[in-house]
Amino acid sequence: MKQKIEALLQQSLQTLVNENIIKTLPAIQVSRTRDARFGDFSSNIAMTLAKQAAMSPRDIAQHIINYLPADPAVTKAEIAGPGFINFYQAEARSLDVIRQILQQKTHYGHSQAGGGERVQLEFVSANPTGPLHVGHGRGAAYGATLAALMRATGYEVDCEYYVNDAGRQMNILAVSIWIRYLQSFDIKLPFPSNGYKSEAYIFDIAEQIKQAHQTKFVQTAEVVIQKLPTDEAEGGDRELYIDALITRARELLGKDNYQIIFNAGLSSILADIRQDLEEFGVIFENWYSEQTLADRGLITQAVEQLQQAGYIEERQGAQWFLSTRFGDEKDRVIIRDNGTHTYFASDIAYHLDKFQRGYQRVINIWGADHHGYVARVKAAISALGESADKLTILLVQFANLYRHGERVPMSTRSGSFVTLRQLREEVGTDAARFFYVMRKCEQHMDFDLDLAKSQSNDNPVYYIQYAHARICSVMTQLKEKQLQHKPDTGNKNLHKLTEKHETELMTKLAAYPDIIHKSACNAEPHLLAHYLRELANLLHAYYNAHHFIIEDKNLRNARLNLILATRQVLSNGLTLLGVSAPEKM
RNA sequence: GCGCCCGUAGUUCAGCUGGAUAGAAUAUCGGUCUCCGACACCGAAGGUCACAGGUUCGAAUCCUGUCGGGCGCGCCA
Repeated sequence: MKQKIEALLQQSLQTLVNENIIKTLPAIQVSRTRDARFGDFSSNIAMTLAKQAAMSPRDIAQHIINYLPADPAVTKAEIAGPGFINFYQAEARSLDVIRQILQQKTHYGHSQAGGGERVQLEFVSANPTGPLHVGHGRGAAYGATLAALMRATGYEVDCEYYVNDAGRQMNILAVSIWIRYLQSFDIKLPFPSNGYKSEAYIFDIAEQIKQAHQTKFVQTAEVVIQKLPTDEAEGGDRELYIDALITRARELLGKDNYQIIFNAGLSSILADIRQDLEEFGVIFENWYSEQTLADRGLITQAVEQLQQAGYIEERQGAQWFLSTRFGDEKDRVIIRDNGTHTYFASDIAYHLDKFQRGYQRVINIWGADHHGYVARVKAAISALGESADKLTILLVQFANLYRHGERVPMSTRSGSFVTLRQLREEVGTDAARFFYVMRKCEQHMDFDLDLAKSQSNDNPVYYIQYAHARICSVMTQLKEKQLQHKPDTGNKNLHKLTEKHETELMTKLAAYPDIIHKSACNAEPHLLAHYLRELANLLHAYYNAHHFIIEDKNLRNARLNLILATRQVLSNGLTLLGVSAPEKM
């Protein structure tokens, strides 16, 4: 309908150009009105033309309307306010929406706008050193919803989790497990200050290793700690100590045995993360290991490619990537003076590989604390000859949890570390998924745990789900009254739906495809969340004002068609958000 | 100090590629169940869109500055 009006305006404006009233064709904007007093659609075109035509906006608008071709879909076009042209659509158009929804069912609102473009969406990618916490939850919910929205609008999306299984943190994890393992044999060893000290799962993994391998990795305390530097607890440096301990572990255990402990930690934690996400309704097509980048020589390859392009310079024994050439604030080290590559180097290789795997668009969802990293990654992509525009980096702000009006502290140190799993257990997956995407992602968010848990109208999730359940309940009632719903009868009598509540509901239903499109294109799932609340509100208001199960068979079936169409859209929208649409509550 | 994000009703937030009287929810106050689920509906009240300039027919929206909050500025990951 929007396109239709744009086309009509286009024709009218062309005539005006031909008659030299205006010189150039401007971009035409038509939008749905936010108020029924302004008709169904509106354009500000006359106001944007006022200057070049040297006329008042209202005068231009009159000219435009005069030349507007007649169309059965448009019943009226009128000038309003400072010079808006408001369009009123024929009733048949809005009635048609109900038929469309009932026919297209779960596909209503979907489009082919993406044209099958291959998109990679990378998100969460938390270090596999422990369970996901509530901060990761927002990225997970946001990413999964964006993926669903993009799939609904014709993109081919792969979700990917980048597993940081090669860094120093992973070695710290392995050593932490090993020390706990040794301690379980009553070997008196101090736990490293910089290790994963209070994490319960470390004990569990150590115990599993003990069960599987018994004493295979046992060493005496003397051998383990001899000649190590002093740890922080004795006034030393925690970083130096843990690095020395890692080296010691490798020497004593040998490469293979060290790897067994390392892998036990990695696979156990990764399996936990994976299950956690699945229960949260977040599924990844790919789990991409950072370690394989090095194993396949891709990091060396990426560095060489930068070298050949002339963007590498040696300074003080290290290799620097000249990212300032591409707008970064400063150049970045990619190979240290000790010959090892930095995290940034593997990230360059990783992003290069994304493009080489054929993705036409690459989207990364990062925590907002990584924003300083955006420029250098884009710089690297440009330097490697790819277009940095193909990479979109979306930053998600932190969520603060509130319980009883008080902010829940969330540091690992304070011991009140809140995991995603704990959150799900407390408020449920539906509420968590909805609350996370209810806000714009660049907006700091206050997550009210009490509200998310409450089963009342305060809680938008229940409010929307209740609307869905209520419609289901009407259908149950219908059966109990020995009545049958006749969709065809309903469709033939849609013109009887003339109540204000009914036309408002239809207008809202018709807006759904636009909302999906906009949510997907702008990566703003919160638009859909808000839309669903508004739709539920109209349904509840309608329900309270009118009866559906009435004597008049024709009107009854028309009304049932309308509420079933509403149920369909509620269900479609909730599904995209990863929230269930229950039949009973 | 520099950079990025944010500042809208008591509170939590929409609205931001400039458009009509700045909207919801919640809290507060007042109504609505002999009637398909009151997990709902209807109404009232609540605003210097942080502040100050600028751009123009028009600014919550764009630009500049100030103030306030968050985050980032490693040969860490």
